[in-house]
Amino acid sequence: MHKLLLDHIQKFIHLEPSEIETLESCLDVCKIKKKDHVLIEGQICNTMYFIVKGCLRQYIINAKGSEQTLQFGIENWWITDYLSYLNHVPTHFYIQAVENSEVIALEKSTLEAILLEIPKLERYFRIVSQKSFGAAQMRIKFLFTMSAEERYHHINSQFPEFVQRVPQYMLASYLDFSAEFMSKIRSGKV
Amino acid sequence: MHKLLLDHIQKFIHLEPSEIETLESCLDVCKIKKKDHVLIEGQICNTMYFIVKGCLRQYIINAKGSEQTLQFGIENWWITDYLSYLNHVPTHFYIQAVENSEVIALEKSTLEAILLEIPKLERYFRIVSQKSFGAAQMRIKFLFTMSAEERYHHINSQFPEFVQRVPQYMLASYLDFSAEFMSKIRSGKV
DNA sequence: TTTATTTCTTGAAGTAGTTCAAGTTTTTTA
DNA sequence: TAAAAAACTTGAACTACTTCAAGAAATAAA
Repeated sequence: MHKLLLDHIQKFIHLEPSEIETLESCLDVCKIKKKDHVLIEGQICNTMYFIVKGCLRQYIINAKGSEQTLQFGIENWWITDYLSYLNHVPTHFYIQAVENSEVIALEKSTLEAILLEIPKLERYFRIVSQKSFGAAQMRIKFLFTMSAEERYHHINSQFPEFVQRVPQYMLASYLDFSAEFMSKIRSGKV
Repeated sequence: MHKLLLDHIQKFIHLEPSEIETLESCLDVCKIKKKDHVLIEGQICNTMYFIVKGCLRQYIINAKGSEQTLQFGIENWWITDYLSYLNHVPTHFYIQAVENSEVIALEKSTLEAILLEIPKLERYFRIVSQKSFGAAQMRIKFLFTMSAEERYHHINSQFPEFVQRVPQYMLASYLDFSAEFMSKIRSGKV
């Protein structure tokens, strides 16, 4: 089932049938069990993951030993550590499945080969990463301008299904406040 | 003086002399005076700016009416609002020169034409935006894991010249604390 | 130079969040 | 279906920061 990725690509560029075939031959869907990691701090990240089904998250372990989620990825998103990937340096991050998930894991060497064969895919990855960067800028804006309570209500009104989908403590850390405080916001005790 | 941009591009891809010529014919350096804006909240962002000389920043005005800097750009960086640029929607941001600066302003229509003529530039922009996204991820990590004091000392040890280069209150908002608190950190009164 | 503007500093009072610890509920595993 | 593990809740004490207000210093403009 690479259809999802092919459709996603074709939202941004047009592919010839032969190119679709080439692509399909390089891609494999693989399953990742809930809580399994595809990247661990200190490793070099050599793979980009396209999420076909499920949910992954990127997180760090802070000085106090607790996890903080920096980013979630769901269906139709790419997730990776671009800095580690591009510069071939050890990553600062963990990437883990939040649910049982299916991803297309694209190795750097495979991707480079595909890009040589189908150069117009550069355009696809260019647009996708520009959008991701734009989203990261908006995320920083929200973190800077809203109070904890506002951040919770904002995500809850924009993405109510998503809020139900992930554990509260992960969402709390993603919104940069404690799980306890989240609990108080939800019960109106703040 | 497009040499800086051409050099930057050629760090990532190889250009033929003819391509360099094509490119040069499309580019113009323009000057932006300190405090002038190249983007104002509500406008649609149609331009990417490559900074040849000087410093620009992206900021917002928060609910209390004060400015918060989300991003700085210096020599060899691109600055724009990618979401507004790609989706043709009004921007949430201001982009302003912090110093008298020189930039290469690349209009969307010009860029699209250049990309058709020199498709391998897609690769350049792909890599640049992936790096930017990686940097944004690291920025979120620092904001999440370090205290205000740690963030100040970190930037001060990593980029001491830069810390001297911009007003303290702008840097404070970039690091997400108040100008007053920055002053106290610096004088050791915290 | 003088004046105006911008930037930086300082202390006092306030607050939006954290931390801890213990208990409860829900989900998963055997 | 029992037991274990994971996730959520609650209140009390604390703290890393903010806000305000006023003045001092530095920079830019006239």
